[in-house]
Amino acid sequence: METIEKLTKTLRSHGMKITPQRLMIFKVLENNTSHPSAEDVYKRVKKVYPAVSFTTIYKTLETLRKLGEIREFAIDDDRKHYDPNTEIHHHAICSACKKILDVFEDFSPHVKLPDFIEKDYTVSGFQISFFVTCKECN
Amino acid sequence: METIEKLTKTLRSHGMKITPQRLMIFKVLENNTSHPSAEDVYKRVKKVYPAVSFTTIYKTLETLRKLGEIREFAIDDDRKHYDPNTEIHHHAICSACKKILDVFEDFSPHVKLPDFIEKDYTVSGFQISFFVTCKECN
DNA sequence: CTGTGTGCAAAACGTTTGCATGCCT
DNA sequence: AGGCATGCAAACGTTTTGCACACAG
Repeated sequence: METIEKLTKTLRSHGMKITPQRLMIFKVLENNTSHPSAEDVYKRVKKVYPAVSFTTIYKTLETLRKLGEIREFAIDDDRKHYDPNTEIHHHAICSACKKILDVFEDFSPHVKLPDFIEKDYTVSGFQISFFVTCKECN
Repeated sequence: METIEKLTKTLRSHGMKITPQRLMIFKVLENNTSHPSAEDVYKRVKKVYPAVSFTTIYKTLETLRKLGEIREFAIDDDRKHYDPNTEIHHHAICSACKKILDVFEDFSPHVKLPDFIEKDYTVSGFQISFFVTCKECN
């Protein structure tokens, strides 16, 4: 995700409007490495704007996703999570507490599909999920 | 997943019963590399046993999962998928048609968490998702 | 002023459970 | 006969939509 200023310009250039709710959503997402669900974002925005609705959060997240500003991903089975960091990176998830850690190491030199598969498929990228147990849960 | 015969013995040894519905579920899962959802399994079983209920499929899949005979995983955002192949392997998913291809290459010599992370985490494994477009969708 | 965004309520969807009945062992 | 499995229906939690009103541009 870009800075709030850039994001604002991007939305405006698409004929979209900037509202206080949206600005607050941007603020919650900025530099957020907690991989929040829509509900998580909702709770944080609600602290500042108690009248905000889940629908607004949901629709704005969907807007940001369509613009490519955030990424939606399925890592635990219960709900969808969002990641404002759209750069390629990997995740380590604690099977006990479900916390997700970002892993920025570049594995691309060593990870590629076997040739006989790559022949028939266009590969746009890959993502590694490490299954771990964190210090606190150990 | 083991052969149907072995699976039958395993269930029996746990005091569980073998029913025609279950046998059909086993049959659908055996050598199945399509990564079906519960609904997918339901549809296939229903062709042979039109009276079968989704609940039965659901509960049996859950039983098999607890026994470690199949694996549940989240790769697309919409529903859970099951994989009767519980050996370590990776997946390539077509972003257009959502079909999932198994990738059996062993990347473990090259893929590990950075030392400073590994210090605090116990790693039980990793899984790579390749994002691809398949020949048909290209 | 126009059209997008908001918020409520309800629908849709997949997953899960309670319970009475059925059937495997 | 006993106990696990089945199937119905309903509960559940999350995601998604329709619509009237609000407000940013």
